[in-house]
Amino acid sequence: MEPIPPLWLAPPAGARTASLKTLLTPAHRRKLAAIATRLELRARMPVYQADAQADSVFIIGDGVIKAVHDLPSGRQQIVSFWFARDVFGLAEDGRYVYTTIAVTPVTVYRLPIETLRRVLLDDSYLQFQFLTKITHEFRESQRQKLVLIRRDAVGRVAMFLSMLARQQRGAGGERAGGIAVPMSRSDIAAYLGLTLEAVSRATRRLVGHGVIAIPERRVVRILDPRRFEQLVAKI
Amino acid sequence: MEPIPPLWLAPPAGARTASLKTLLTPAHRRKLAAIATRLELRARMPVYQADAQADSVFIIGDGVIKAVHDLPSGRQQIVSFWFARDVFGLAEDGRYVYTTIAVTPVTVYRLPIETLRRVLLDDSYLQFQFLTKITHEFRESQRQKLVLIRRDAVGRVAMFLSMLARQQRGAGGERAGGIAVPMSRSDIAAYLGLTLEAVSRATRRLVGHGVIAIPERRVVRILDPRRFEQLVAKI
DNA sequence: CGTCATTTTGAGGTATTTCAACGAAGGTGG
DNA sequence: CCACCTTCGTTGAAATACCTCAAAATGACG
Repeated sequence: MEPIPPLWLAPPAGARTASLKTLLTPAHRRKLAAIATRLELRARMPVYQADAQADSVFIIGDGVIKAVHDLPSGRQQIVSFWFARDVFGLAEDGRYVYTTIAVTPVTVYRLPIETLRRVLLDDSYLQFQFLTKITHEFRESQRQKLVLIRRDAVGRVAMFLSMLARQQRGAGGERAGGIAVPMSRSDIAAYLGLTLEAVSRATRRLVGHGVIAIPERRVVRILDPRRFEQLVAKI
Repeated sequence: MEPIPPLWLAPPAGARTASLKTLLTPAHRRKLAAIATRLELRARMPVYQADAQADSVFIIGDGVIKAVHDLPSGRQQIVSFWFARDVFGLAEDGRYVYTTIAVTPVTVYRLPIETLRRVLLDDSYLQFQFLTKITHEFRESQRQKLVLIRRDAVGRVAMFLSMLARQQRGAGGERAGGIAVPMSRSDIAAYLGLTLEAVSRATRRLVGHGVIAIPERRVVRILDPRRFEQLVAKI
């Protein structure tokens, strides 16, 4: 509908590892852009609710989004964080599975599911890019399970930071300042299956041991990559 | 190459929920069969090793397979169990990510990755079925994260059993005898991020409270579905 | 500068891990 | 067919780590 700037899978500015298979041609990008609607959401705004009729798939242009699973007790677990260029909103039996909420201000592109289906069926190469992307996210989900299997809070937090670092490396955002941590402690806790306090203590312990530093709010810098990697791999 | 019986996504005999979108036409099945090689593996045999050159994708005809992540300490975590009709062996940068081992005797179909790619690019509908399948597995992986977020051993084990039940329901194997649990306690432990002892104790507690029974080795029957579901959903 | 949200710190309770030992089941070879 | 052995499963007791409850400190924002 409207002209859309660098859409999904466009080479991120300054990306180190521009894996060819994740690049779309300009023609393909135009094709997706043509069926997409851009949405701007402020932090804390929901994109859709769990169990709602699923009529669209979304691609993140910029920002961070969380998928939330509500428990009967009112507590909520975070199933996943999605970042720029991630696809989310894949439905199950025509309904969304998790409630999805903006963590930071975000730009998302909304693709009507039926239109997308037609476009993908019509363009086998574009569909293959899509398949590749979903496969990536699938693998990432598998990797995240390894984080959750760990029992120790310090290890989980270290792996979480490592995950963020890799995500930002892949997106070309190898920020000199350190790793951006856009989410709150309690979001991290809800994601790692720990309490907020446990996350805080684990973080503090990492700082205390000189493994990381927190130069500013929501930024982490690895001071001792060697020990940090040990913590990530350990056990 | 060789004629292959009911291949991937064929309607499982007696399936209750034969969701249309997961069904392949006979023509499509033949297409996949034509490029597949059948392998028979005994329990404990590896399918491939982590980091090995990835030249094939696999589809399980029958049996159970586990994907294993080896830790420096020699311990190993189980990232995933794969069942009949599941696809596995999706590579990252041309290499397999996890070591994959048969849990039971299995039949797997091996599809050379390049050939598969050609076939999928050539047949947009077949590729869409494939995309749908991977999306399913992706979602299942997300759901498994919810199991791992839980802290209590009893809850994790209950959710694990619930997962097995759903898997078998989907595969049309609503066995009157109960839920088949093809893997050992230590496999379950390595999957749930618990110790073998904790899994044993949790199971025993479920039996002790009359929630489940173990009529025979590797079979679990739900005695009290109400309380069982409470345990699964709880917290 | 006051208020609210976030983060940190403290102390006790509880669950799982660890370490150790025993019992049961299945497979192999004589 | 039985003995032997390996794997699997169960149970016990102490140590550890996280959770819970509580409160203070820090940072963001009007």
